[in-house]
Amino acid sequence: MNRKQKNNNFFEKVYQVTRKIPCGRVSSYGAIARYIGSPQAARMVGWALNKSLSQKEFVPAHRVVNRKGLLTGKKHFGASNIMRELLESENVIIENDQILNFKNIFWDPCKELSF
DNA sequence: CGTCTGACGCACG
DNA sequence: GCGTGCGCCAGAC
Repeated sequence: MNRKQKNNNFFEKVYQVTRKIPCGRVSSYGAIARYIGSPQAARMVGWALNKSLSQKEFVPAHRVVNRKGLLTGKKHFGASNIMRELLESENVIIENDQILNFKNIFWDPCKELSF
């Protein structure tokens, strides 16, 4: 397998998995990275999501946060409140840029998804 | 081609 | 429990 192919799959998988996140649920970069086969490439997930903002297909990047449930990527949405507003519109409560009950609404692709 | 950066995560103190 | 440092992979310059 060519490395280029692998790279392409990496980004593609990130987009696909992120889109599969159900409403009202959130996931973490590490969980997605682990699911796609690169547990230590959590940073790449965030980066891929950043590029996903330019993608034509809508990717619920706002449902993806770091392992602490902190909205670290809110700044990339242009306004700092965009990410919070999107999450709140999905019944996700945000307090001080942190998701409440994060552990409760956490969506792990490794467990919820399976293939 | 060498170096830095980045929406992270973990180990260590 | 919190702050700091390092490693990770891939891309941009």
